[in-house]
Amino acid sequence: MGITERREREKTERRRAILNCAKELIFEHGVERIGMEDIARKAELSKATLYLYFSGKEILFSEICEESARAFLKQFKPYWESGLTGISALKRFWRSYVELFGDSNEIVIIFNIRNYLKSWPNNDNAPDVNKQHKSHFVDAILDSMKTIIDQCKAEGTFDPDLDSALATRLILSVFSLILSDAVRTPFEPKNSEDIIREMTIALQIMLRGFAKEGVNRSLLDITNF
Amino acid sequence: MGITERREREKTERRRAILNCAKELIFEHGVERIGMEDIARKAELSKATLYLYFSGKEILFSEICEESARAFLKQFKPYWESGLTGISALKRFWRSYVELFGDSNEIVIIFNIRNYLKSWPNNDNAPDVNKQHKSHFVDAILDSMKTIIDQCKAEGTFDPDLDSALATRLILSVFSLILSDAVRTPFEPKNSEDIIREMTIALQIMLRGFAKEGVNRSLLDITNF
Amino acid sequence: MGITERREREKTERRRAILNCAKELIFEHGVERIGMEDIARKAELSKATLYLYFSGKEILFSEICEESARAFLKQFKPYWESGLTGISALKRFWRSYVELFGDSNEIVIIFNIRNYLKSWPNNDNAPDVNKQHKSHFVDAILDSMKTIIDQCKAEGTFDPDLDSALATRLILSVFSLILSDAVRTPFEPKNSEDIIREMTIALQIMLRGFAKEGVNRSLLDITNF
Amino acid sequence: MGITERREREKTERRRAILNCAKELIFEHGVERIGMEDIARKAELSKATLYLYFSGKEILFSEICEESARAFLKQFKPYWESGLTGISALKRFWRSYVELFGDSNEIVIIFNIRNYLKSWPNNDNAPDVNKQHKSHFVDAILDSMKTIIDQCKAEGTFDPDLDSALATRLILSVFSLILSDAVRTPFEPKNSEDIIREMTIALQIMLRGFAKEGVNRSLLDITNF
DNA sequence: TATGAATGAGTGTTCATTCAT
DNA sequence: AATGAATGAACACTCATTCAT
Repeated sequence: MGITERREREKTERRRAILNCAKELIFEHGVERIGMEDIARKAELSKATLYLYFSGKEILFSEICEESARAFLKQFKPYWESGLTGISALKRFWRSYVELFGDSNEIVIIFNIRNYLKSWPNNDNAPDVNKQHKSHFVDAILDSMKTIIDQCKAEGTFDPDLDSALATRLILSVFSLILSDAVRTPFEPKNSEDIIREMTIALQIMLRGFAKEGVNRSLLDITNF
Repeated sequence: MGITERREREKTERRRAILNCAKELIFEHGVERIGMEDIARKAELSKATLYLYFSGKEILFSEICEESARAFLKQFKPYWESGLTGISALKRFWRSYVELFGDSNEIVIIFNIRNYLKSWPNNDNAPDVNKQHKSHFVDAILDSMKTIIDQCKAEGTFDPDLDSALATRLILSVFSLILSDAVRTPFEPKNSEDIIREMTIALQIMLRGFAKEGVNRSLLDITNF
Repeated sequence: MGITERREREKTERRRAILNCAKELIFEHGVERIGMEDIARKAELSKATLYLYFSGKEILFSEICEESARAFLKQFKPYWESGLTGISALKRFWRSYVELFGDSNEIVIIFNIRNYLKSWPNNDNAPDVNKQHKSHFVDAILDSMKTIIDQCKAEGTFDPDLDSALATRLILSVFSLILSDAVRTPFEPKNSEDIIREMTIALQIMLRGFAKEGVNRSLLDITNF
Repeated sequence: MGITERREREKTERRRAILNCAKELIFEHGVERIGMEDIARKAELSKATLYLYFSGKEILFSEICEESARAFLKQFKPYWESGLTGISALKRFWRSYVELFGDSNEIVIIFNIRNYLKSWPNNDNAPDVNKQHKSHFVDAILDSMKTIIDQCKAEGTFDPDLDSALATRLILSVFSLILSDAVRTPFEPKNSEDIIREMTIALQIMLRGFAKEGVNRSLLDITNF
């Protein structure tokens, strides 16, 4: 009986191992430059074996995003739903983010992939499932963020004229480029600590920009949980 | 004697023609999706001829960035050097930006390319010149921006603790993603007017975030030249 | 001025050379077993070059069929339209066939490919052009055949109850298998003379089977032009 | 002791089950389109298990042909050996054929496979057994047919100049293509009744073609047992 | 006996770049 | 100066077959 379980576990582990190899490669060389061949070699598997675990390159990559997004949501959701104020939720959001990704390069990779996948041609004849699933969880994170921003507006912390959707995208874009820049200079790869520090500063700046005129800055301090 | 000059002029014109074709294609389909073949066809030249004018795809693309950056600097530099305050320079910077790119899709293309080129493999055996030249003028713009931000800090408009380099990159990143997003949705392509509007809002938010505590927001208003 | 012509001619010759290489390979090993790689090697070209002349494997293959079918129609059509009786047309049809393919392995290959292409998955998202063009000329030959059979029925040579469409397919199938069998035994490859002889006998038998009861066999003799 | 027998029986049953699954798939999608994977899935077995029962894809497929051929011979042989005239034997042959395959899709599949297998590379280093066994029983059917045709010739029903081997192949080819055509159009799959009807007509035509000049057509009527 | 997992050897196709003319 | 023609190296993906358990 234990056999099936072990099998199951091993399979999951392999999946994870493959994903990890892919992540490392992505972090080292960038998404655009790695192929199934490379991942296979790194994972010490044959290309064909990869296809036993992931039905295609796109799936493999998006799985990485999903995985992390899932982990993030799992960590963040409970707090969020417990009746926090907008700004507290935002802090909690950031805290979850830091706790989860602060000491790994995960987040670098996620954004890398996300941008990469977006640039792909739309397989119009691909199964619809793909399109729906494409970034279900990643988008959920963005949705959370937008909801929080709306709440901040409602509570008078943020400028009521602020366009929440735009604001969300701004944060995303800032993080995205910080990460991209970090990855793009392979000679002196910034460690995640540095990245997180930059992100924190950036987010802090954005929040000040979002804030309603007159709101005290200490209220917006995301480093003060 | 006039012959050599005419030759020279014709050569320059061809270069421009090619660059323009490339730009149009990039705007229509995105950098990742167009190849030398496409550019050649559009320019009504052979692929081989392209290589007479540009030593490679990378050079061709980066040339587009350079060209625009050059134009921008040319327009902006005079004002900047004439003793403006930091915040005025910033407004002037933005004004130049809008005047130059506000009614064309130039800027979309530039950022598109910039992101694209960054993702390229580093040809370690390529002549060093390439690396240095890679984005000489684009970087000059960023340098200007950074200097202005420094000035704003010095003049007490911006938070003295602000990291100018980071701030510059933030602005760049925000613009970059606004543009990327705009391009990525080819079905309902935003026109440059919309893009500029979003950028203005975003920049405004950033500036508020950059500002020293207590600085009056009206001072930061970039729409009020 | 002659240059463009020469170029044009050379290009056509290359196309032909490639097609011929493909044909030889198909004759020697069968359609299913040869790939673009093989054709390229035989033609002493790179795989990529093949794609300069043919946009894909399917196109390359169907081109072979079309080419022959075109040649056949060109040879046969004039006679056919000049008011022959059905049975004379049939003889003429056969004569054209023999004259054109009697001393080459062309026809073996055509049927080989035809069957092969039929077995391909239908690219439902392929450009519609493909579907229409797929076997325009080959089908024209079959149409001719069917029309002739109809005429023979009308003229009282063939059994009025004969299903012309079925009859056409029967002839096709007989030819097809004679050819397939010929190819499938690579150890003692029958030469085209033998093939044609078998085909003649087979066609003769079919015609007798098609004939209206009582029609004199000498009338049906296709060897007697 | 009974255990070994049961084992044996179960093994045979499994073999049968696998063959049946393969048949269904072949009928639905065509030989070229199905792989070991598909058969395994349908049989609710693992791919590896298939190899316990059949040493390879080729063997599995040819086994299907053999099985049916065996069944046919079993049904037909007794009649044939009981001193029928050639033409009666031919009718009996056809009757057996219809009785056995007339209400199933068996025969479609057999010819499908047969054509498919013929197109395979000759494994020159494969054990010779393979080559010999390849279509032992199917060939036995063809031999029967040839013998009958010879008898018809001897009895004056068929043209004495008729090449029996060729005639046999003709019949085969006609059946083969009727079946192929039937399978190739998966949208409106002809049922076996239609197929048998077409085959009957075709065979009737062939027989007329085979007949000695002057033989009365009613004698050749295969629908009149 | 049965199988999950693995793979080698392919498939067709693309594209930036080069070179003879 | 211009180009048609050619290509190498890469790409994602497939499948019959094997083997440890």
